[in-house]
Amino acid sequence: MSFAETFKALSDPVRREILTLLKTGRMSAGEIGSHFDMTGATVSYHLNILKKADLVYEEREKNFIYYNLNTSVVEEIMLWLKDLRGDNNG
Amino acid sequence: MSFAETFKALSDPVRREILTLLKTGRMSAGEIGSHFDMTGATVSYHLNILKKADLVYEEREKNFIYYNLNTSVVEEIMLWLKDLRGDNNG
DNA sequence: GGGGTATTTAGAAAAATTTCTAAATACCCC
DNA sequence: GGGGTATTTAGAAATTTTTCTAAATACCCC
Repeated sequence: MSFAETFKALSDPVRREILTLLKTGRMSAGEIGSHFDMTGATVSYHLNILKKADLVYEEREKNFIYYNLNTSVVEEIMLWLKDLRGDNNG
Repeated sequence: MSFAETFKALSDPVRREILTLLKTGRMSAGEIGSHFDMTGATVSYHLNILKKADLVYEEREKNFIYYNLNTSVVEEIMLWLKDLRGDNNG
């Protein structure tokens, strides 16, 4: 939701890797988990942080929960960074 | 230095505010500190994290240490984000 | 409904971060 | 050199984050 939450969410390497995984399309929680050497509970914890930060959203289907990248919040962060470096050009 | 370090550095609100302060130009450690309700030691801790992340660099003059924003690392972060959202357009 | 798979929640332990106080370093200028 | 200001370093306390295990929830399909 908040801007600060988004930056916090992006600060963890596991969460950034999750976002990278989602670049190519949605993925179930279990599938995401299989890319990491940690329990499903821990992956769920990270997904929840990404969700609260609005960096991902979920779609429930059958017995699965699929996670999707939400790029609109990524845009917001880019705007903040652009402003920081001086938004002339680019 | 590392990419992960930069994101971590950006994840703290105090440090983001420091960067915003530096947008208009360099500022001494003491001047930066006067904008916050915390001890100089704590401000120094945050400045050190920003420095390690290459987000700022320092210039020593007389009895002061001036901090400057380093925008080139900001660019790197923007590239990562651009790639994440799909770098078509923008 | 009941067994089964997928995922989350709760609670606790371990690890990392943020903050403070006190002391140390650095450099100025007389 | 010595007193003075600016800043950092060291070490400890408080807080937050990350992770795990165990249990709970959710939903499927026979």
